[in-house]
This record gives sequence, structure tokens and C-alpha cells, in this order.
Amino acid sequence: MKSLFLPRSFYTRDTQLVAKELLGKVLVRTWRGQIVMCRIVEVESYAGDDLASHASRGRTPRTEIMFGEAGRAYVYLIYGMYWCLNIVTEQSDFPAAILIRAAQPLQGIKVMQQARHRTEEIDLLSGPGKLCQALHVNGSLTNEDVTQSTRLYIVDDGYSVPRKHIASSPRIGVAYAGADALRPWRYYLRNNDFVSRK
DNA sequence: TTGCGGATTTCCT
DNA sequence: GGAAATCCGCAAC
Repeated sequence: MKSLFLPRSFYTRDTQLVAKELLGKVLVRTWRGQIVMCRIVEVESYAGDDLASHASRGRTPRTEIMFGEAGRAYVYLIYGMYWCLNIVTEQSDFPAAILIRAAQPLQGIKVMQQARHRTEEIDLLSGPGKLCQALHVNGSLTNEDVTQSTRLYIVDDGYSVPRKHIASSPRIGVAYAGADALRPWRYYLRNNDFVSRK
């Protein structure tokens, strides 16, 4: 089946819905003339005044992008050493984004192995920091339009995820968010070997 | 201007 | 299981 870019209208919707529908889609990165592809198996949502979201306290230079156009990449540095990739969702002025946490390697395995200094496919993309390292994603890609970029984009290759295969849980590493930490906004493919945690 | 702490990963005990 | 690595956003002074 032909692979199609997910259009802007895909992202300009309810963040929880978009998060669930991103599972099974293909994330593509072109780097130094090489194509690296992977299937998304785990994501997390951050939306509105949710205390786990960077944008929960309003607009700042960093969070401005979460209030902007859906379909843009929001890439930030965490713990001073790892990058995290998000895709902005919803209408402008409503702050929301989806963190891509894990994926299954499909193509460009060698590029990922070299970037990660690891050979096991299970260790290449099983966490948000690992995924960015493997795909050579960093701050220079923030604001990239994944609906039409040639450097970083997301396509639907026809792979279908049965509703029953989608599981949810509280998000990882957001205990600081109080009651919001309990929101079941982590979505992943049940029994999938490539998720960050089982 | 200062200081705290983080949407993580890795390595060591 | 625990701690180190290492940069920067942002609230508070």
C-alpha cells in the first residue's frame, strides 16, 4: 500500500484521539542521504493546564510552540543530555503535544545502531531519549513541519492497529504533577516488545 | 543573577 | 536498586 503523509487536519484534533491514532504510524527521518524508518508503538499526551505539561503555566519562549500550529515538531533537551520529540496538536492557542516515546525499527538499522552504540534492535528506540539519539533528532528540528518536511515526517503505510491492542497507563516520570500524574495519557501497543517499559 | 530540578539513560554496586 | 552525567528553563530573589 502507498504511504501517505498524515495531513495537518490529522493533528488538529483532540490530543488523546490523535495520540491513540499515532500508534502504528511510520516516523521517517532522512539523515545524510539515508532513510531511517520506524513504527510508533508508544506515545504520551500533554495538554491544556495539565500540570505535567511544560505549557501548564502559560506561554514562555520555550512553550510558545505548543500553542502554535499542529503538525510541528517540539524538540527539547532533558537532563542536559537527551532530546525528546513531540508533535504539536489541537487548534492554535490551545497548548498540547504528543511525546513519541518508543518505536519499532523498520529501515536504516545500521544508522540507528551506530548512533546508539548498540546493536540489539530492542535497545535502539525503546525510550524518548534513545529514539532521538537513534534518529539524529535534536533541537535543530524543533518547529519542523512533519506534514510536509523531507527531513522528519510521519506517514500512514496502511498498517492497522486493532482497538483492542491499544493499552493506556499513567505517564512515565511525571510524579511532580500531583493528581495530573494519574491521568492515563500514556498509550502503547499491548504486548509489543519495543515499548520503553512493560 | 542565582539556584533548583527535570516528559532520561547508563553504569556500578 | 542507586547514583551520576550535564544543560537550561524559569521562578524567585
